[in-house]
Amino acid sequence: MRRTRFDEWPCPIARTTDLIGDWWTPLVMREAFTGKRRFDDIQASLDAPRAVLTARLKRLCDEGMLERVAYQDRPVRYEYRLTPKGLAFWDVLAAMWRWGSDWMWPAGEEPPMVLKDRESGEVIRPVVVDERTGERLNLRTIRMGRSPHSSTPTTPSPAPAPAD
Amino acid sequence: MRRTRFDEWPCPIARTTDLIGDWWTPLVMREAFTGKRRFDDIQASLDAPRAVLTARLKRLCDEGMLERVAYQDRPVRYEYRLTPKGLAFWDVLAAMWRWGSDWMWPAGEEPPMVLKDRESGEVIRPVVVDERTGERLNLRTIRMGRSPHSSTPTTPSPAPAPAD
DNA sequence: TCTGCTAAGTTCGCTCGTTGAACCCACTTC
DNA sequence: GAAGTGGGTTCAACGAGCGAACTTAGCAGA
Repeated sequence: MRRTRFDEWPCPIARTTDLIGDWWTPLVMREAFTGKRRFDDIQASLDAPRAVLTARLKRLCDEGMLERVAYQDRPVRYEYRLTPKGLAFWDVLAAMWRWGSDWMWPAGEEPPMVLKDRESGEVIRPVVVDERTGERLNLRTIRMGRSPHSSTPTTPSPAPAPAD
Repeated sequence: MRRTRFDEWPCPIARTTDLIGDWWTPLVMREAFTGKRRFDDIQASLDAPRAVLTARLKRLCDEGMLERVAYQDRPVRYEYRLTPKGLAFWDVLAAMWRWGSDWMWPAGEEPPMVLKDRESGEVIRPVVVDERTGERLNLRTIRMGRSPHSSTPTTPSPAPAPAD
């Protein structure tokens, strides 16, 4: 009776949920983006249980979001580096940042942290737009549908039985 | 020894993680966006355990993302409707959709689902941009920093002891 | 009246995942 | 030779997720 897995479901949200539904995982990625690369640094700054952090880093490596690289021998020590897939994940964190900033503080309070441009000092507010038009997504007309290229018979939810 | 809570941490990513780190929650929101409002519809289309779904819907209502509304009396039956906060959450799902589409299928395969405009039929590809410039976020210069307006002494991680 | 159906849950016993604390090991430095 | 460092592993306790069965209030048909 383990936790239901979503990582083979035909929906991109489901597969992403499977990843970030692991407790601590988005925060581990956040630390990676702030430049932390070493086990003890990440562990100390999050105060996460060491065993959990080990499991999360392993999963993120298996997924190809981080890479475990030896930065010295004798004794061998490893650090974790963002791969292109990991770097691309910043967009998801940015959307979470924006929504969290807008909605997760009680009225009258503001989040004590912002995103800034290091050079100009400007506050950066991420938004999600349609790549083609540059406009915000229109919830009234957007729809989730079958890809024109895919012929896989599919519903958004339970995975079709995995190939045997 | 319950799961470490992030919902009082001073970081927007942490608070959002606390919410969507609950297994099934983003998928419940996805169903809400496809127009599903009733317990049994959501349950059937996700095939989620009923007890878990009850807990998730309760949390989402407590957070103000869904609203539980009676749609008939005798017998009284409830449905769940997206609130403005819930509607705004679409941006997070869209970012997950895009990243999942780009990175969670093996090379050569493509996700069987896409986002489309209902009217034009165009495929929609969400991107995260800087609201001010309309350009994609530049990872090399972006920084997480203290808000200019906030004087709360703060690190991104462990919450300051909650006010007593 | 009796049976069955519907919608929206609740209950229960079973596992699995998370937690905190302690321990481990290969080196290096004092 | 004692202590420190970095990157883990081990363990018991407990909470969360699982599937299946049960509940409750009303309606509909025989």
